[in-house]
Amino acid sequence: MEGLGTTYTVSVLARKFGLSRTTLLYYDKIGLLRPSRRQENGYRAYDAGDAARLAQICAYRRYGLNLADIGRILDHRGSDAKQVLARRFEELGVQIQELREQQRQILSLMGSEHLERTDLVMSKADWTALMRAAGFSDADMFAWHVRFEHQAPEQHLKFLKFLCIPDEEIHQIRAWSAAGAKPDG
Amino acid sequence: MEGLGTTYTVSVLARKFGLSRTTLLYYDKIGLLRPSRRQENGYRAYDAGDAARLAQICAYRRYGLNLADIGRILDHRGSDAKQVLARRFEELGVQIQELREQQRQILSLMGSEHLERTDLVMSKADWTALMRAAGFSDADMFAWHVRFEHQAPEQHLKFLKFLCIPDEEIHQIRAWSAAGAKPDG
DNA sequence: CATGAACTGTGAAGCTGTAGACGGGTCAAG
DNA sequence: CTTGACCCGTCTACAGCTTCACAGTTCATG
Repeated sequence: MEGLGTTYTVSVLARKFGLSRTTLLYYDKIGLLRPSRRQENGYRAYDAGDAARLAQICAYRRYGLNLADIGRILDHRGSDAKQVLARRFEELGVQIQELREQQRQILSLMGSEHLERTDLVMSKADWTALMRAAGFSDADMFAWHVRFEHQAPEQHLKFLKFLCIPDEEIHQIRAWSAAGAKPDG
Repeated sequence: MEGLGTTYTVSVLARKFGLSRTTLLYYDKIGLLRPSRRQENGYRAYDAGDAARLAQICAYRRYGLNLADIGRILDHRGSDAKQVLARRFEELGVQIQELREQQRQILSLMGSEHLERTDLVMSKADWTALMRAAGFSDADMFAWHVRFEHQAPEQHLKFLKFLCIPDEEIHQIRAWSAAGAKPDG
């Protein structure tokens, strides 16, 4: 206030955004967020504009963008936000797949008996129980898989991974889904 | 070879396991995998035992364990593999949630129009179309959500996030699912 | 005016797991 | 003996901070 606008010191601004002081010092060092002014004693003086920029930075961080990308977007240095976010979105898809893969690996190693009552994953058994309770017969579920596989194979795969089904079994399910016929047994 | 058993140099062993030479050098430095012998010229000489240990390391890495944990497990320093893997499993669940959250944030910011035909996520519309095609009426889906919410609320939440539904909508769906009655409109 | 707490500044190092550069050794071909 | 293609070990860099060390400042209290 006081006519010249609000200013913040590092720690105050950091607290305002739930960051640590050193994080802001780091942002300063790499040029992502420089305080527009310094006090006579050399202390950093951030103004409302700086705070607004920091708000943007935090927002983009929430999407998981790295600081370099954020810098490019904010300074309009050839990077368009939409394009960067779209790229990040795809990256996230890949990462999620990887982590889920690790989860399934662990699961298939330990078997669910050792992960006592995890509640963390939806298992195939849980899912089919739910569907059966909703009136789905085995035949219905089969038809549903077939349709799913034909309509959106990628998403079918994702869904099966979501259920933490082992690779081989996923492969089998997709195979008979694609063929439209379940093998004997 | 020559009767004293097979030995490998760094690069050879690295290639054998699809790792880079520097990775093995790093493992040596942190004490995770020390070659049991050195040649006269100072070159690292890994034997079959070392290779076996490396195989274990790679296996654990596939589950996403960090090197410190792997070291503790292999050297039996108070860490039991099952317990560490279980911990890692939960960690993975949290991380996946976070990444998916980022994905949903991006999606809700950009709207699906900008992510042209991504195929990367299953949308609510895709899902309901599939269920309708399988003979589910709106009322059936409603009942299904109610059952899901009561039977496994955590997993219901996960599933809704899997469909990349915005937070507020998830909240609403869960609210009426829990209540067992859909509000007007 | 001295003391201390609580702030500020700078700089350097550490973390994880890996990639790459650098200079030097090894070995066969010419 | 030299050239070239490899190999080796060591050192440095990356992200995105955090932690540490050390010094100067501000302000309230005694």
